[in-house]
Amino acid sequence: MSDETAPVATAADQSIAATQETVEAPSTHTPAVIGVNDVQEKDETTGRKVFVGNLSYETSEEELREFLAPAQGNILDVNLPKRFNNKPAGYAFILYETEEQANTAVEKLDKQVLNEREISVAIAKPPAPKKPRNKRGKAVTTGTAESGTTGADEHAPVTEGEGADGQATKSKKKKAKRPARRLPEEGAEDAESFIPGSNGDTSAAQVTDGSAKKPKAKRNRKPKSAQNGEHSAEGAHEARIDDEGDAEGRTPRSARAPRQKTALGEPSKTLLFVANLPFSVDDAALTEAFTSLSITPKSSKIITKPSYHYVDGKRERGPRRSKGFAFVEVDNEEAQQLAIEKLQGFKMGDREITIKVANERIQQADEHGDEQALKEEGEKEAVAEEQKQEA
DNA sequence: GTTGGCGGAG
Repeated sequence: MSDETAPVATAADQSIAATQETVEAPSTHTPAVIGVNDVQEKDETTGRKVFVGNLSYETSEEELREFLAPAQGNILDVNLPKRFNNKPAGYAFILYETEEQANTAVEKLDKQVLNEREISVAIAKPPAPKKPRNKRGKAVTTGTAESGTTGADEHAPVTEGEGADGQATKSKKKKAKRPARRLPEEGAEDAESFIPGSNGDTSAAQVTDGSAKKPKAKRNRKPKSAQNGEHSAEGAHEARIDDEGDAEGRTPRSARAPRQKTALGEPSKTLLFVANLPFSVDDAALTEAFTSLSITPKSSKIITKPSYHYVDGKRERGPRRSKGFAFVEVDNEEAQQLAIEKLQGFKMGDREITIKVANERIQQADEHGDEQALKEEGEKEAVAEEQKQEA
């Protein structure tokens, strides 16, 4: 659409492009600007992607493209993310063909005005490794390097000229929001009491008799150190000290079971993971989808979660709601493969389901161990009931 | 009101 607004590859442009091609020296800037520990590989598009912020909510893609036009880059993609409400997020990502073009855009367009707003244009940060959060919104330690080193900001040394004007800092009202509840200053050392070079086993032991230290730490559950051997192999590493966690007086995450990252087991030969289901689909409907294609599941299980609503300020449990995905068991590997072929993209309601080989469930823990684990989620009641119901 | 998505794992 809007061919007329397109950058129009004029002869001039092309020559420019050509020039760039030859001149293009991707190695110009040292790639190693990133923080030392920053393990993450940069995405292929990093450096060519431009973040455009402070957009008016009314700004359309078309307007945005016009705004970008003066910088003349070859835009491969424009993305205007939205928020939950479907409201524009107020920023955009522009993918340019080359870093050169991206840098040019930043130089020429940053701080320009669009729809009466001063737009900020910058090289987009590499996608933040988003920490999976559990239901209560607590960030879960994934063992990823995390943002920390991201501080190696401005990996994009602007081409040249006055580009390095470092106008980045615009006086914000707040200088910096202080970390909500980090360890108190002394806390740094305080933390060390947890740090026991190893996993906190020591701390657990000590606290047992040492008592006094942390009256608050009611329960120190012993870290069932990586019992889930399988997945510990891939991710868990060693436990790391995780601030925030103990700031609350609770067991530091470093001492908790590495259960978080959703440990996944081996690929199953009979189990299927089905996602993107409409929330309205239930077990029966899912089963039927399979049977309609001549595959008879041994079982179909939509994964659900409890829903809650509030009455008089009190939380009450409502019917369980689908989480939008399911596990379906079939007879054998053939059936499994067949199902994937036949049902991939199968339309249910208004969605096309995705289906793939499921990973074998990793057993939570031994004996009643998982009871403990669940308790951490603060959902044990719900789960308990669930079990009752389903028994 | 300033850094997404392509999800999700009982």
